[in-house]
Amino acid sequence: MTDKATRDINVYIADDHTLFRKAIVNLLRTFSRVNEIKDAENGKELLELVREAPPQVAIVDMQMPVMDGVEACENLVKKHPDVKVIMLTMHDSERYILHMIEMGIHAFLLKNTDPEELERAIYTVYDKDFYHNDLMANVLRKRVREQLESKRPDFSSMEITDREKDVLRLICNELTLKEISQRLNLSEHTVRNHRAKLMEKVGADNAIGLVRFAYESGLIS
Amino acid sequence: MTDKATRDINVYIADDHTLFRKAIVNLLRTFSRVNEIKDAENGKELLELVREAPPQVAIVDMQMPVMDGVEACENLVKKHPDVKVIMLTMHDSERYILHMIEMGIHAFLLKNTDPEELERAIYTVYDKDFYHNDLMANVLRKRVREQLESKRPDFSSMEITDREKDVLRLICNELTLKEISQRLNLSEHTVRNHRAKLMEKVGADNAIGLVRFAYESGLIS
DNA sequence: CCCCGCATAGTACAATAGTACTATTTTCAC
DNA sequence: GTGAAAATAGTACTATTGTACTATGCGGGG
Repeated sequence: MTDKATRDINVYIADDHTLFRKAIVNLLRTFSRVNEIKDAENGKELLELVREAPPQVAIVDMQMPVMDGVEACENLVKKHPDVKVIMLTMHDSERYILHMIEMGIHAFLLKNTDPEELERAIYTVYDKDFYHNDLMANVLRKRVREQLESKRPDFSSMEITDREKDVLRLICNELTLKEISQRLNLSEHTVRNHRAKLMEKVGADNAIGLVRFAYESGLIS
Repeated sequence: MTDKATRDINVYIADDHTLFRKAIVNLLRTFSRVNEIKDAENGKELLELVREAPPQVAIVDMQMPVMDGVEACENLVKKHPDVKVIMLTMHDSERYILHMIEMGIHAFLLKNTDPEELERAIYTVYDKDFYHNDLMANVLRKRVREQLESKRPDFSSMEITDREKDVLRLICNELTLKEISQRLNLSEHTVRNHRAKLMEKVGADNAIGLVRFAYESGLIS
């Protein structure tokens, strides 16, 4: 830890917004340990640069045209496992962060983090492989707990009523509200209420979430 | 957030080693926001104290006679969900840490952490529910990736294109057309087309059918 | 007996999904 | 470089879902 001030890290950045990208390039120049810097407009360009000469760290925007960050990272971690990847994003979408972690991303930063954190992240992924912030940790924690929930297909604790199960099964069979109401000799409104209650109970945003719940709890297979 | 220096946190500690326990009690006294402090020799004693008057934070040693930290925590998080639990341990055994996280522990500290980190942990679990350190984050990350390995699906099936798979994945994550189009930097119309094509290919009447296909073909677990 | 959860049914509206096409550009294999 | 498949984007419309409430009858447990 004595002489880390040597410029030992090459950093490439991919972002489709030129202004932002160039600003980052300038920022990177001020980081004491950053050596060579290259920038790309999209994932494809980045991959070409990496193929020519792999850097130590790649900073990738998640939203990009041509080849977005997700796709670019998939290639990167597969073909260049030595390159540490820092993903930038505007939204802190949990699901996507998880996907990235599964893929083997090395850090995840919101675009509004301060320069100090970016610098810290670069050094940390290079020195210790992974940079963890609260953003990542929270997603991971949640996930592990969710996994546990789904481990026990605990239907009873979910307190889904029999009627709700009827409705859920039919929803999973691609029936519409109208069809379900006819099948069960109910008003369409009633079925709608059951479905709404189900969504509330399992924490789903739409019927898709209900189907996933049905699969993961073992109601259907 | 102005006057956090008020003593607003009651902390209980359970550890069977008297010397260590009393040392911690003394240490806690020096923390500016810690108010009342009680200590217990084992998990059973701790639970009695908590039943009488729940604290804001409980610090629990993992290894204890009579009722160890694991058992004590199980009771604690179940019966007193408002009490934030900080687990102390000597070994950084991954298995235990994971188990604790699944149980809903709020922080995990090695016994050789410095006093500053303990203080920080207490305030963080109280203010923000969870205190994440590298110890926890690394275990979580590893776990999530292992999980992924074990369920690598055979996805060569069907003539679903890559782009369609992207869309399908997002559909399964309960995203709407609009959200998907934003995520992939596409027009909403394009996403709509991909979805329609998917439905045609797998013979689904609606998005529900797509989700079922995704599950049954192993695209998602 | 009374309360509560469940099942039932409703109104009204906003948002999203789904259908049915056409059309241009990109990509890739031959 | 031609042709086919894929990806992109569009118009225009209907159907369905999703949200946010209110309300009634029924049956079982305290």
